[in-house]
Amino acid sequence: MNTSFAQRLIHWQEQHGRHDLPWQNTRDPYAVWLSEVMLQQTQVAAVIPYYLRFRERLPRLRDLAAASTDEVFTLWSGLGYYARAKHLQNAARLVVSAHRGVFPKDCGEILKLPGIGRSTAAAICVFAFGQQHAILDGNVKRVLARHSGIGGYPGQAKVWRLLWEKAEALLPKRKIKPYTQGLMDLGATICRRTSPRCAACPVASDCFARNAGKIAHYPGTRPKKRLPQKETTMLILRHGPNVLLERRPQSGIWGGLWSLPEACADDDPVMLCASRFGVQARRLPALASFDHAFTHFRLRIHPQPMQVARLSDLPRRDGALWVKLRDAVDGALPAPVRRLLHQLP
DNA sequence: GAAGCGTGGGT
DNA sequence: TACCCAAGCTT
Repeated sequence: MNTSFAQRLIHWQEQHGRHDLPWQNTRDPYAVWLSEVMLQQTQVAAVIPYYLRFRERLPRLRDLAAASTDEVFTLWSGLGYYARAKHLQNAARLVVSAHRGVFPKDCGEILKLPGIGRSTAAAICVFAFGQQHAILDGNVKRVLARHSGIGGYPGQAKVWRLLWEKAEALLPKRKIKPYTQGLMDLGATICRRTSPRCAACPVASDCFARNAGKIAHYPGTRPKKRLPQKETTMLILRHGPNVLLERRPQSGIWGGLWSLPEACADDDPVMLCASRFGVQARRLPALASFDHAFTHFRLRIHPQPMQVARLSDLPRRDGALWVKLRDAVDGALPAPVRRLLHQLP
């Protein structure tokens, strides 16, 4: 007779799980919260350097609340899903104003904070406070879908509800931290999306998908969609060591970040520089176009360098700024814009 | 319920 | 190459 799912998982985690990630071995809710938000839709390896830099620069919740939006965006630049950074800081300011700077312990209160949903709230409650709550991230969905034989795409409400029910039902009464960490570790290192290592899995003996020989059928895959193709020209206005950056609108892609001015295919770059920024510019040889893929569309970027003749009329447009190229690449830029600026002489 | 929101790694 | 999707949440 097998011991329980939870017991086997806990034992495996203690022997083979991850114990030295930068946000482990702490009960500081700020550290746990920051890591959980960074890890939303983002893999561990990508998060680690961002997390370390963020903690170094803004070590406490009050530092985050007091920081400028630009500094937070700069620390987040390259990590993606930038609304996370905005919500994170808004939540920090809320904790300061409404909770005297003390991160709430009640899961219902945590859930009210911006950028924190059901699974993130539960993870904070587990790792910071040792409370009994179920999480359901991509790893857990995959593990439970296979082990319990829950078919269908987890994005479907019915499948999602079944997975949550299973996650709640399997919770152990003790050792909630290694159990929760074990679910994620198992999903990340053993019960992988492709080529799972079932021989090393502590719960393989009663895994429905494995015993049915249908591992690849679980979890169900996302319905396919055609990605829209978009196009933009990015103007690289240069004057001496300076380049012109524009702040993007708060909503939409790259919301709140600094980026290059954009033009449509039928805009004349020279005219646009004059009308939008009040500068005389001439076209330099175009750089090679390249593609940037988002989750929901594909963007073809045409970089167009422009030589600005005089700075006599600096752009006084709101949200436009001359920055030294050397400094610009350290700012709050979208990843492809940073790469592009890095390549400039 | 569905769409919007980044980036990089794996295959 | 092209496609999948990862420690999801908000609107």
